[in-house]
Amino acid sequence: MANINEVAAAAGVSISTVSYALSGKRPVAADTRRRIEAAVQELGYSPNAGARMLAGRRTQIFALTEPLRKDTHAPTHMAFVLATAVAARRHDYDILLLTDEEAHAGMRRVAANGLVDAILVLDVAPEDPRVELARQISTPTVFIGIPNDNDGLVCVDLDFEAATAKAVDVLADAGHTSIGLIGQAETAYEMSNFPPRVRASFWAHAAERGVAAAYGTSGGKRVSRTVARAAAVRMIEDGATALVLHCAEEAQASILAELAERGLRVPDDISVISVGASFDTAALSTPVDSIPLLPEASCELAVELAVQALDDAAPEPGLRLIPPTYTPHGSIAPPAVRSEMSASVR
Amino acid sequence: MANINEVAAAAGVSISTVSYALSGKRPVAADTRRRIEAAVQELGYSPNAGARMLAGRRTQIFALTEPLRKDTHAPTHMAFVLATAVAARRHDYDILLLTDEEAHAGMRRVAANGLVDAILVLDVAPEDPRVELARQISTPTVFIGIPNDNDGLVCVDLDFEAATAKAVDVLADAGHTSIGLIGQAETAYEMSNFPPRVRASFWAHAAERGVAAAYGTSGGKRVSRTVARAAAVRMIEDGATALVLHCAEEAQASILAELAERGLRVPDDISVISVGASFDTAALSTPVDSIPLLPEASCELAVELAVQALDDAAPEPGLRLIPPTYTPHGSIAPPAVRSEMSASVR
DNA sequence: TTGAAAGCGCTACCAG
DNA sequence: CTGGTAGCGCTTTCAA
Repeated sequence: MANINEVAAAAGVSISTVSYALSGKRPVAADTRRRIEAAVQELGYSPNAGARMLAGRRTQIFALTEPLRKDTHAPTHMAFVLATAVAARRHDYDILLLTDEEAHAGMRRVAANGLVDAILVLDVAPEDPRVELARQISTPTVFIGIPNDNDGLVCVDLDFEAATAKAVDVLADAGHTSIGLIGQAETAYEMSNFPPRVRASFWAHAAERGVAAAYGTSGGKRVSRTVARAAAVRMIEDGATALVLHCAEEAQASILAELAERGLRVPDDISVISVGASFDTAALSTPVDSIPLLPEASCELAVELAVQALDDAAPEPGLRLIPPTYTPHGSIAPPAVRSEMSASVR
Repeated sequence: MANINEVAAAAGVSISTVSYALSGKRPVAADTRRRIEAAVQELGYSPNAGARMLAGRRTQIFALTEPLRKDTHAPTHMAFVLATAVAARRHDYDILLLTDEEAHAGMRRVAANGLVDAILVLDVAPEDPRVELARQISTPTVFIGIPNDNDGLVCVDLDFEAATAKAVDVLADAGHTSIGLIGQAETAYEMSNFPPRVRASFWAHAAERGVAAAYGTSGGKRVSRTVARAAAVRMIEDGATALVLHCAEEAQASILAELAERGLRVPDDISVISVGASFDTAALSTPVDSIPLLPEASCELAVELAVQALDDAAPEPGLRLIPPTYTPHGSIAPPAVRSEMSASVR
């Protein structure tokens, strides 16, 4: 691999001129630049990464720490990793992957040896050991997700509370007075940071709007189609006229199948809305209104904050909550007047 | 961050002694070493990554290229990434992630700027543009998966042909004379490298053993429980007494559910064996015999080959096929007699 | 058993 | 607009 000296020699200039021509940090005569570019082309020159790290003050690498617990939802997680990598590249950064035990140990390591310029934290748990670590190291760190103790941290996430409140609002505004939330598998409420936020917001906002609220999980340790269906059935039998889905794609699909089997039409007989889904709810057997979790939004913002932290203005610590967006697909209507219900209304 | 000079000063030795004490590449007096280690501790010293890259001839980073197509099966893929990262760390290597378009462009880039010592290729397509690229660059490259044109490449993979043949053998040996293969979704046969190998081997080896063989997909563009079930039903009605499953976990689960609903017991009424599954087939509703795809096996070997390529003996180009293993879980038995079968099927 | 010093290839400052 | 050069922090000869 050619180095900068060979390029300089071939172009008949000094190495500093080559460096400046490539970085653009100093004006270079058009003609000189052309000669340099020609030499670069011919020699297939690419500045050595290690030398740049040492001489410059940037490695152009971000670490991405992700414990990858057994219960991590793979498709969603993959979307986040992909979105992060793409966003990072747009800012000329590569992603170094720290998984498993390395999510913690490696985070300390790369902060100490200066391998990365900043660290992005994925797969955030409510009680996350990386929080304490982030406070100890000097490498800028951005959390994608919100740990319980987030004092002094930079965190990015969808505003799940607002998203959930919005879902409740939409249903309440349509006239529903009894709604149900199908949440995640039970373990998710301990392992992950956002499910509790959705559930709490659901209860709180339903009370605020004066609508009856029921809650059911979509599984125990793992997502279960059966458990999800059963929860939905129970709610409907208890009088719920609308469902808020905050669960895995397969659980949502399964619930829609159950509704169909029971001859319940969406939205005529029952309204459905999805909260925090990172897949396309319009592609379900019945398209479902969605207040989605968009990995791109969180990850792009996280990357931008990391880049900022390296530039001039280090971002203020604190939460960056991304405003929810609402995408209708015609799965919400006023509640049907069921025969049993009209009877009891009198 | 402290540097090697400060450590040397604190320990009262020269920087070269510090370097050697840490790398162990030269004997250091026990006492001297102690003083150095104390200084390292106290200062929290960690050798600068960029400087090591430049001075040494290793970056201690492997690139992992993964296009992450839309149809990539997320859980399986995640298992491969995880296994690769863990294996790499055991050899003191970090993983740089190249996804999406960067899977190709980034591969060229990091090879040119010397950011990585070797490249690991995941998510290999039958016609993969990274094949040509691998031939052009000088950075050692190991494919995890086998592209059609693999001349001169180092490739690692499960021996899918042998695995499939083994499955056919087990069933034939048990006395089955009509068996069916439920394969992947149709698109997988164009996008991915191993599904065609399984199918071809199935047909070829079934013919060799003189057993009737049927084949069905488990979906079109995406895996579909319905399509998978239908394929299984058709095969059984056509007289198959055993099924070979080479499909997603949900498809396998769904097929087992279908069998149960029809009152077909495994293995009394029908035998089932799983080929190339990277999940635990013993955890299905009915435990299923498995000839699994073990990501750890492939990824560890791939990492070892990459490490070797940097050491003394560069590995010979060629395929490294990992011998299949067979894990019985009691889902295979001799075929039921015809009259019983037709009775069961109704 | 240890030290001195020459780079590794680049960036960025200081001159001109 | 361009060149010379001092490091960046480490590894690794070469000497002692």
